[in-house]
Amino acid sequence: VPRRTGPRERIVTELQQLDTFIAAQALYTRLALAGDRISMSTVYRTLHLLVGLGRVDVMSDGHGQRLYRHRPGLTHFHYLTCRRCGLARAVEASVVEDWAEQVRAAHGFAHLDHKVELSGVCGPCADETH
Amino acid sequence: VPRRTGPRERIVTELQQLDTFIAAQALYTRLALAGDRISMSTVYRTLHLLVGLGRVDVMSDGHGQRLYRHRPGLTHFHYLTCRRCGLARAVEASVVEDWAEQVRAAHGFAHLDHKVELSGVCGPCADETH
DNA sequence: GTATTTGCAAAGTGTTTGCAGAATA
DNA sequence: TATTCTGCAAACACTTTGCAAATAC
Repeated sequence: VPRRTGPRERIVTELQQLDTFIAAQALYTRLALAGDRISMSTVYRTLHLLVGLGRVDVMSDGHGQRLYRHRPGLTHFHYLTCRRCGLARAVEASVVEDWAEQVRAAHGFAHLDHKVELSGVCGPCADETH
Repeated sequence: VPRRTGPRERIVTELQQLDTFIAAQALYTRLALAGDRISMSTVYRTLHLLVGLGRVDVMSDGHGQRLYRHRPGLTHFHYLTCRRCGLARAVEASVVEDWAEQVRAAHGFAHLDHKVELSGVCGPCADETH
């Protein structure tokens, strides 16, 4: 049974205030700037815990770093992220889920899992380019 | 202009013989076992080069390690991989490409890029579980 | 002959772990 | 009080880099 502690509460709160994915290190820095002296170990351990509990989603940034984000709801999500500002919107993806199931059946696979990531440049960020 | 060298040829050949994603380290080991004493640096540098040339696809294994695979054709691919044996089949995904375009338009994003990964247990591997 | 590539060893990243003291239930 | 959590520093795993010798063109 996980305990309710100061560091954990602050980490969760900080994550919930973001609508972006964030690296463990960046999260650590934000907390530090906010005056919370929480160690990297605790940040990593807490993120692990939250991922395990399904309260946080992870994605890899393609350069060996993992990014975390508070999960906006109770189920599995897919995100559309802005490469410029980091904004990450959860998107409806039943089309993909259905397609995945068909592919699974067609190839005789079992226990299918899927991952979908969309990234681009959001409207506001695109406008800033003049 | 990239040069045609022994180490590079052997790396490409080895990758082409696999229908799975493989880690740089594992590739290095395979080459060593085959009698090719190619340094880790060269393996990494060559993989980078090939990715840049679009001849190799990369994915992250979710634990901070990158996996590489010879790209079976000229364009962008999506794979269905077996978590048990590593087999990675390229799959048709126009449904997903279309869906991605719709999501892009609906959210006012530009320059959309997407990544789709399917993983499961292939037929043969599932049969082995009794 | 010139520019590129290689191997080596060292340095860099991001993440995990052992342990003793602090905190929670 | 019994267990879980924290911070610290050291350990890790994977990847990148500087440099001099080797190689391709």
